[in-house]
Amino acid sequence: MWISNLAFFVKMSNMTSESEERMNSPNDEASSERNMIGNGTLKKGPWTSAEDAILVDYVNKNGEGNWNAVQKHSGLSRCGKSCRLRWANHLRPDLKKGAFTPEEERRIIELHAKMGNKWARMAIELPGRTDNEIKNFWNTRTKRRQRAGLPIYPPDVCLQTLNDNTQSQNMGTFPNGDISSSHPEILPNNNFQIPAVEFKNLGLSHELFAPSLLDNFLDIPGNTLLGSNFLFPISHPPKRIRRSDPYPIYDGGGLNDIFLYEDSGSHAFLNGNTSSSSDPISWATKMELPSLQYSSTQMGSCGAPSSPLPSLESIDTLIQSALIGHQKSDNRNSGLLEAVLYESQTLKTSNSKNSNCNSNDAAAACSSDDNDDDWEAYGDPMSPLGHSAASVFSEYTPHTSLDEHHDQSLEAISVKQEAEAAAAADETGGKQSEREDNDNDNEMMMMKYCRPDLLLDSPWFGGGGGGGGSTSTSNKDHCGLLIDPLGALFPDDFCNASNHMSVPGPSSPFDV
DNA sequence: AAATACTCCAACCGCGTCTTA
DNA sequence: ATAAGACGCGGTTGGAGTATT
Repeated sequence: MWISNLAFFVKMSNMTSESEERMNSPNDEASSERNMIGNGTLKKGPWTSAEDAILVDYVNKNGEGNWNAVQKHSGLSRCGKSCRLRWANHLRPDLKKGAFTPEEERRIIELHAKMGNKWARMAIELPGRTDNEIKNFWNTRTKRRQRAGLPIYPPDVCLQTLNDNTQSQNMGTFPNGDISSSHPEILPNNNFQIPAVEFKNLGLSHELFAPSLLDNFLDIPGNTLLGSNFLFPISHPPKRIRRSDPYPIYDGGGLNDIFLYEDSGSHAFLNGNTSSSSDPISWATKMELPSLQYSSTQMGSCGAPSSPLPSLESIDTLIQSALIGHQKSDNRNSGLLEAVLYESQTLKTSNSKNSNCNSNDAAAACSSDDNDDDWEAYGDPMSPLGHSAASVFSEYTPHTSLDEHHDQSLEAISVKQEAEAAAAADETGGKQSEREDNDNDNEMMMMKYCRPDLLLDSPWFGGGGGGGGSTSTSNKDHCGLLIDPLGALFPDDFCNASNHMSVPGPSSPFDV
């Protein structure tokens, strides 16, 4: 028994990372003594090689699962939870060790733009990688880029996500096949309601909504948002992956069909019971509490979460906050209004900071960020609300004619940033004003397309920047303010959406 | 060379969901 | 219907390694 175990463990050990080998250092025994809890029945801290071998042997004989039995039957002084984690993160034979490849890194960024902090779901799309690995990578990367003054998401990710979304919407089908026949309830049934959802994600607090408007918003997700979730290859597989299929690998197809329809826990409307206007309260209370869980390390330069709101979770959040109010003071999933207010105060500061990648710090950081590909050097339009353009537009935006604008703008920014990067190497001081003057128009155009928060801050919306917009405009004025710029973005759809929405006057979210 | 700061990541913890009796 | 146990997820922490002063 032990021979086979050891043989297997040798294989496993060869797969372990250097850091793990460090942790399984010769003084394991001493540290294990220190880590004994209470009467010594359970141990915490780093795993030793012997413990790994025992666990591997146990799993080989008994399979995964039933982790609490491991401690009983194997002699390991570890709780089942710890055993499961050790197996999943280090001992699984299908684990891929070593640094992330550039392809994997890019995939993670794309997935994060779509999913947010759904590490386990992201791990499903990255075979051989664990949620913990991905999470650590993301947190590390985020910190690094924030230190560097770089935005989190590169614009091409925004555009790609947008294009994916647009293509899927144009096709009128879902990636894994047409589901409309079997599940017509999840398709948009009328009107263009998506822009309303966008505005929710722009941090519109329930305090700003009249109930009727909120009801309108609550009308939305069961249909429209679900559709938007289908736009992505793996939208929301079940939160739990059961033992029968411990580590399913996304095959580009069928899983979605299974996952999306069988998940009746986290998102109630997935089970087809979501009539668009039926009892939103009970619907909401059945739903999983939002798990946005932004850590301080993910706060963007504006002090707001840098993570985009994942599609369904964002709706969860809104509903929860709208219906329950600020019950939860936890800053991990609240504070949208605060973010809006804070954003308005810090927007200009952050803009100048973000756009000045050629400042001393940023330039140094850009050059030191070795793992980042060239594409990451692009400025990344990220909403201070934590909604990157990728998330906001990709998840909720109907077809637009934005692509050509993006192409032009992106090109302009690319040229600009290349020039800035070159200039940063030469310049030691702040001699950027002339160049910034020349490039400002292009950059702001891009920023406003990619950052709805800037749209709100722009004169279009009566925001700051000397736009002089009224904050007490009538409904008609609101429509005017909105439809003009957004009409440019959503030439056909937005007017319909705006007409559909019953925007209250003084309490309109656009008065923010 | 030593001290300090910073980075990375394995492991832990709390909580939510699901299953089962 | 419900309580208990099992499991999974995401955030956080602690410590070792590395870089900087």
